[in-house]
Amino acid sequence: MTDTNDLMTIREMCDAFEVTPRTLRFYEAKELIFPKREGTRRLFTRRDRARLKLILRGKRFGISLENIRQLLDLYDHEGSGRSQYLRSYRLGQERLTEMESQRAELDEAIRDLREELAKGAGLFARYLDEMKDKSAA
Amino acid sequence: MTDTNDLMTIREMCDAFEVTPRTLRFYEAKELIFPKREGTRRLFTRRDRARLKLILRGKRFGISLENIRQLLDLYDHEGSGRSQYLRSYRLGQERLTEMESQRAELDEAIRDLREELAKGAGLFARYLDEMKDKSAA
DNA sequence: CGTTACATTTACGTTCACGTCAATTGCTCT
DNA sequence: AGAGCAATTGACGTGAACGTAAATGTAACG
Repeated sequence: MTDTNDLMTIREMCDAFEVTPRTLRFYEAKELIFPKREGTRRLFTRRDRARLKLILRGKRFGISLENIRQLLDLYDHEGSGRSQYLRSYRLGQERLTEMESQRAELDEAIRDLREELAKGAGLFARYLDEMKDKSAA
Repeated sequence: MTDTNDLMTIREMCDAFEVTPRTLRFYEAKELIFPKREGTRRLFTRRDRARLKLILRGKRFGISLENIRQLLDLYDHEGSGRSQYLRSYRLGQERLTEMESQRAELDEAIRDLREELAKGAGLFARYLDEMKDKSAA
């Protein structure tokens, strides 16, 4: 039903996600994604795209690929046993609290940075005043 | 006035920030911190501690040490010229918008993860019901 | 059917952020 | 003075996450 040309080539993937072919092959080798094959060529499915999106998101937060791999099992547990899923569920819970504390830290960092920039803006204002005085003289 | 034993040894620093001596020496080599010397030994100042705090915070968000080094100039521009400061000011602005968008992504990631965990909880509930049926049989 | 244009595999290279080990050096305690 | 213990420097090692080069395959085009 929702056909949208479900399969994408490696180049289409690279353009869509701004990664290199090497990266996609590397992720496949690490079992983070599982493209099908048309002969020797890779064909990436909707599932691969969903996983890749999560992978790149995780990377932005400094999560290692290995940890990301384990987290992916939470979102997408094709053919993984119940106990496997239970493990990844717990892991997901832990990761959630970590992310929440990271969010708190990020908020603090943003507040601090805003403050510093405000101070800096004050400095510039004074510099500009000095400049005006000079050009007026 | 605010004496609080301003200088700390490398061991005190390691204990306080949960890093290894190697890390502190590495950061010094990379010019992220500038401990004084008592003979050959390092003595870390209040300034070093402030910088180290920011360094570790930055690392949590996946910022590279080199980028962190440049950002530090914004918070602490000892003996750096005006144009240097202007550069780091702009850099700080850019970083702020990046952090804000990172925050948005993080919020989304947290929402998604919560949702997945909720789904998982539903699954477990059903499993538990099955277990109950079995033990009842 | 030859050449152009990608894709694949294999394997070695690279950068970052430290770890680890060895060889001093410098107190400090007895 | 000698023994012990922490700190320092220098050098090499390591794991993660790819980059890069070489050889090979294959699909399409004129």
